[in-house]
Amino acid sequence: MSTHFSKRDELIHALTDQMRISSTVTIFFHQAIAEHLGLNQTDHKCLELLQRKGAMTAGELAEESKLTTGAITGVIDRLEKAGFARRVKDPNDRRRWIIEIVQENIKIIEDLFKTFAQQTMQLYDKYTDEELAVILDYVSESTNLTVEWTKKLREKR
Amino acid sequence: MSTHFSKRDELIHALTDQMRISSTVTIFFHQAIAEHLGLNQTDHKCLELLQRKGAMTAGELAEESKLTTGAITGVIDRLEKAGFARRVKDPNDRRRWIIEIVQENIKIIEDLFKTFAQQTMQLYDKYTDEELAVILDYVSESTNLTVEWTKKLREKR
DNA sequence: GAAAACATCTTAGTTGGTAAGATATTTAAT
DNA sequence: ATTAAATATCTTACCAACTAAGATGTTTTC
Repeated sequence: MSTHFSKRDELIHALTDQMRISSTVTIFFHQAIAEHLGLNQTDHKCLELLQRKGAMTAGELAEESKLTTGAITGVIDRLEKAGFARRVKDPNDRRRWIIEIVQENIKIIEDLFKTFAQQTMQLYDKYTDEELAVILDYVSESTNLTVEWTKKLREKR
Repeated sequence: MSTHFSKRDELIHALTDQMRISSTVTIFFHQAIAEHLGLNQTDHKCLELLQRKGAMTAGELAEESKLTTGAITGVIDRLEKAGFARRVKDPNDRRRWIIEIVQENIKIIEDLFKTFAQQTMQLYDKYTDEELAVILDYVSESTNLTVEWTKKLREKR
């Protein structure tokens, strides 16, 4: 009774392994970015949310980041002090503060990512259009799965 | 003067976007796993290091996780209390504690990931061997890049 | 066998989080 | 129009987990 693994099994095994490594590496990477910017991880995550989703109120930021409003007050204080974001009173509802990014000061971050993007471009050169399409499909689908699992885990307690 | 984007440009743009989303989603996922296990993120990260790299001394764990030895003492205390790891005196050097995983109690985590792995298998069905090889290559290469960038960021300060 | 090196733990102080409630503003009800 | 309820953010008191520095116990070196 010999255990035989097909080439496909081996591919799948290697990919599973590599995805796990990729997760861990990603987490360390984001930690390193935050440190580089002189921010803690939470503050950096909130800054990214603001970059990706655009200006929003303090309450929305709390909801998106899964932090309490009390914690968000501190986050915004620190981001404001670092010059990356600022509070603007909502003219229509003066209870609300809208938190927006300070474009001039965010340039450092954008330049950083531009360098990274350039190196990634070189990686893309390796692949044909068809291959890139497969990669995109896989990354999208596996991200969808991860989102699903995250929801399930949160529901379970 | 019209800006024209080729199909390839669009693919690359979409992939860049998707990779960024994937990072964020991964971070939330790991947060959810930790919560599910009743651990904080730091403790969970250390547990993963032990799973991936095998048993190691408290000092090695501190180095791998970029925590101080003081913090690691707390991490190990909590992992031990939760039953996921234990301290074993190094018989050759009694200054050292070797931290090892408690296999019986780690099963919960393995079962959790087995479920995830099964669902991922269905995703793999979509792809040919050749396509899986391309995906594996891309994930490996982009992980390597991320590792490189992480190092660079840490060196720079 | 004494000094230096080493591995881990302990302690004191700091940071960033939550929960609960204070303050200010808007919306809804009569 | 006034009052009550709802809403948005901030403040406060408290707690968990981190760092830095040094204490403790063990090994290595000379």
